[in-house]
Amino acid sequence: MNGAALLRGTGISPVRCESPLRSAPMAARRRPENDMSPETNQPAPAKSEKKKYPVNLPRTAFPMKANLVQNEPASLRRWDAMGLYDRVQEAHRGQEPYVFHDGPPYANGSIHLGHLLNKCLKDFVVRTRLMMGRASPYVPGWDCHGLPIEHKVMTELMEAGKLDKLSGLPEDQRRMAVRRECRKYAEKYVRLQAEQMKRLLTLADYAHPYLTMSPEFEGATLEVLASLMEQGLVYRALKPVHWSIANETALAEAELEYYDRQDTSVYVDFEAADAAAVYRAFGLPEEDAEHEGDSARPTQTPTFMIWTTTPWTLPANLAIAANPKFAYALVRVDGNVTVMAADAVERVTKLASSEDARVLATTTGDRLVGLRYRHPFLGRSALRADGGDEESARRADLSKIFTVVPADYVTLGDGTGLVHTAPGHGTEDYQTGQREGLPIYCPVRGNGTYDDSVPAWLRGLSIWTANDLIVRHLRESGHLFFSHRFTHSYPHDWRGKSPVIFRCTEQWFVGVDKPTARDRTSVRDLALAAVTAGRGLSAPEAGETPAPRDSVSFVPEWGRNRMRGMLESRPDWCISRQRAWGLPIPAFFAAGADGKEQVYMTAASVRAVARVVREKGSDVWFSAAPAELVRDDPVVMEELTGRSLTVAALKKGPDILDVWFESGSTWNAVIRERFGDAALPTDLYLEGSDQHRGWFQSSLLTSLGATGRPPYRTLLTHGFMVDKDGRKMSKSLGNTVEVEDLLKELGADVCRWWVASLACENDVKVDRSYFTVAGESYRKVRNTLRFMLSNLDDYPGGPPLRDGGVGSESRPTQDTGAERRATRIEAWVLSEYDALASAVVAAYERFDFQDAQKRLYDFCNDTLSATYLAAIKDRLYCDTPGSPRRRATQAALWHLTEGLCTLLAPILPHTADEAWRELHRVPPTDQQKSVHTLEFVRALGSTADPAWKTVMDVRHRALLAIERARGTLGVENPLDLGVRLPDEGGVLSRFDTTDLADLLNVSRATVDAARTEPEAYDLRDEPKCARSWKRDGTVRMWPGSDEPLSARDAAAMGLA
RNA sequence: GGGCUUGUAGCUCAGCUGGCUAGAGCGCGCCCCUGAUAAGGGCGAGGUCGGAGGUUCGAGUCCUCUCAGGCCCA
Repeated sequence: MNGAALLRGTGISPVRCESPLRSAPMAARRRPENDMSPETNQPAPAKSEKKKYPVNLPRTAFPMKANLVQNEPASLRRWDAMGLYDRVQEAHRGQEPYVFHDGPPYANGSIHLGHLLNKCLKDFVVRTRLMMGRASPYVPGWDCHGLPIEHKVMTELMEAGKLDKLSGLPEDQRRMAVRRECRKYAEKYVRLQAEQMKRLLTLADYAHPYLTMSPEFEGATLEVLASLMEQGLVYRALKPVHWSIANETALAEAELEYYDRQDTSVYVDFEAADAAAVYRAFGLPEEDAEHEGDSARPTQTPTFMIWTTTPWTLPANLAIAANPKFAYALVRVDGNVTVMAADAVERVTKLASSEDARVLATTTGDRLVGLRYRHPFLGRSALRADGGDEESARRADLSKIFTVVPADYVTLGDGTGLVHTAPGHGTEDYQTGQREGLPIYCPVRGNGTYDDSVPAWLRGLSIWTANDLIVRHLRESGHLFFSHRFTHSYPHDWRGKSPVIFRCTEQWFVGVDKPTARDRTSVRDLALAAVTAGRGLSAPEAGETPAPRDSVSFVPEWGRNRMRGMLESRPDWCISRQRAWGLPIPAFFAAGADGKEQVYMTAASVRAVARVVREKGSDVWFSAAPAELVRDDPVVMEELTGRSLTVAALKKGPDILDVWFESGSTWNAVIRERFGDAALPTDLYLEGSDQHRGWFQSSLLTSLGATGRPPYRTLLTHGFMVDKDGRKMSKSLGNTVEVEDLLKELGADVCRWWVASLACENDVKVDRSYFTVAGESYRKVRNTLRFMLSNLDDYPGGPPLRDGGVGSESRPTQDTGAERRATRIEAWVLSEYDALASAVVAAYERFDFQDAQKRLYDFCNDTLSATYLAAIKDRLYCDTPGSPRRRATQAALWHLTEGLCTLLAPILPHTADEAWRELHRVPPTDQQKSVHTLEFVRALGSTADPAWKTVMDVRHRALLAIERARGTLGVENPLDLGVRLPDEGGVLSRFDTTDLADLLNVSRATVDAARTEPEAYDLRDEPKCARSWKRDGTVRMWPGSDEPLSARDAAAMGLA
């Protein structure tokens, strides 16, 4: 005999005893933990005196206390054991797909409130689509590469004193060692986070997640890169980065530490190339050169005064930036005539202790734009065309060199309002240079010395040495207005603590304005078109024409503007990084026939390397020789020959890919790899609103570039977590709430219930107390379910017939007409369910979980608990157990319970399943049955009399009358009252007065056509039924009764 | 500083294209029930809609400015 049979033999059999004399016919069933009924199988003698007339008390094994913290893990194990995710996917195979795509969180740290919100919403989406009858996968993923992990690992290595040992290794080996540590770190947090996310009861393919560091993923990412190369979008160009001279390496912002440093601040006069033009810009008359009146033009050549704290960058100066909106002054000071911002004159001349500074004229910055100047020690010819990279050389507009250019970042806080601009040595300078078409000129080499493009007296010198030299040179040549030593905060290399500089290095870019080979349209234009077209509802109403195939819809709609704004202004995408922990950019370098180093990276070579990476992982880039990496790929061989290169001569490039490129390739590496081309574009990406610039955009750009189509149809965004006062949450402010604590104290269903209650399209206020409130409303729903289950305890097993809950067994008489049935209270509540179900499913459809949750809660709280369940208590407790009316009520309860379980299931996976299994009396040994394999119960198919609306309206007024009567008549218990109701609209008389009385929790209701308002009256003169406590006019003594009973109760007791 | 965005009862939120004595739930207060009981029910008191100005016969709902937040940039 197996365990299940044993259990069955001990009382789990669904046999029902329907003797009206036994108030607890299911006493033989499972012993509930906390039995709601005082009755037991063996009548307790002591109690039997008190309970002469027992009623059908509710009982259930479904406990009031959820004990989620203990019980949810058990549900998880059960779902795991039955392979719920796979089973559900299998069950929906063949249905219309709804492809949701999970964006990868970073594999670092524990999950926080942001993850809670994000993952629960995603789970809601997938579960609701499944239960709507769609095939909806959920492949969870993690972003594994990147600086934060590498930085953390490096710090740990440094603290452990292992870094120096690593530094001694050859570069490839050093990187391999670092990468090994990084991988271990990422794996650890993937495991941790996956457990935490499962604990949130999210239903996803945790057995097969995607990891951006897995070989297949890496290979598929490189294939995206290859596709972009095919389209001609990838190029190499110079870009300034933080550069550590000591380590000859680029540094990220996170690797900088700021220390005070003493430098020389210089104010330098740059001589105007065309004095007349300057004076014209200041509106000075041309003719009066001889008398220098206030409005007269000086005879000498004016200068532009710039300010810098890094004199060593002056050899790279290519322009002066002015703010077009500012006022600029022509100033006579210390015998010179110079230009600076009007608001800077006093400060600057005072600083230099100048006497007799006089403003000759003022003008606005926009009039200075385009004026030329002479560099203090460089001729324009000194700038060779190859001073920059190929890309910027192609774009360069040499006529802009040594001119005044506009820039709105120019401020008046420091300096002169005229900003020395060296595109090779600063981010803003670089951007200005890009915009103005200046070359990106960087005469400083990796070791911090000047190359040969500078004047002879600077060549080969360290920039730190050159600082003083340049100041002296300027002073001697008369260009220096003023200089002084000062101390400021300056970025240093976090490891060597040496000062860093901004220096241009060669980087890889994806050009957003380059025409694609496919159709000559740039990625930017494609993106703008995708984001602009097909504006409209994200969840089209029935009958509405669907949006064009490749347009993206936004939820909420304003995401469209936000995205468009960012796309319009975004610069080319720099996809290379100088780090170890990432996917190598498979570029090869080699000296060509002419001895010049060339870069070799083509679509074919990237694809060749991708094949190897797919097999062996990206570590192979560091461990294998170039020959192994390209494996004699015929196209590669041909290309090499064409360039007079040999495989043997190839050297591997050191850069890795921007992690955004990897996560931006998930549409290919995850969706297309697993589900094929047909799954693209996916239906939905769902992330925080910060991803408009992050993943949403990187995915869009790679997908449009590689395939010409966007990777998603809809973008759903949610806001951020802020504290109860609307401030951002941070550990340092101490206003955070830990997800782990919430799960430990409240359980996942309460957290999910809270998430579902949020208006999360904007910021979400969080406070520990809100979870307590959510817990309370959860309990309300739970208790409602429990009450219904407890009144189904003696209900004959198996789902009742779907006959609107008023099947044959429930009909009081055989000739009950449809109209009569439509006035039944069951008809009302079932049609309320239908309205609820369609509203809830519609809310789910448009991702409005808040609306769904609110409706579900209100239904439980108001429609059921306060109205319907309160009204039917009397018949459930006091009617003969197997009587038609009671069974009809139970049939309705059964359907309501099952329907509610399906509607609640996406939000409360544990509780809904627990209740559903209780409803179906699934024994604990049956691990297979679960509400999560079902679809929504969308309608119970009941038609209610439209006059129910009037009934409920009258009910509300009657309750007010009852409340008044309790005061005026001194009646405390409503059962001591009767109510006379108006025959409102002539419809109330259609209704059963017992139903009406029950809906008011009074003993008796009558409909009086003469009345206009409800009136309550005292019934205390009439006898009270000892069993039902009602005074319904039929109460009297019966043969065999010791106390008065109503006719119904007497019958139920077998006395009438 | 720029783009997008939020600000309605103590709390969380509804209020569509301008027209209501501004709604709901929770909480709170009073009361009932004690056969949903570490439950259930009834009634009630709380906002003039972040602030200022404007358009309009009429504005929480449109416009301008302003204050306080959030995300992303600079």
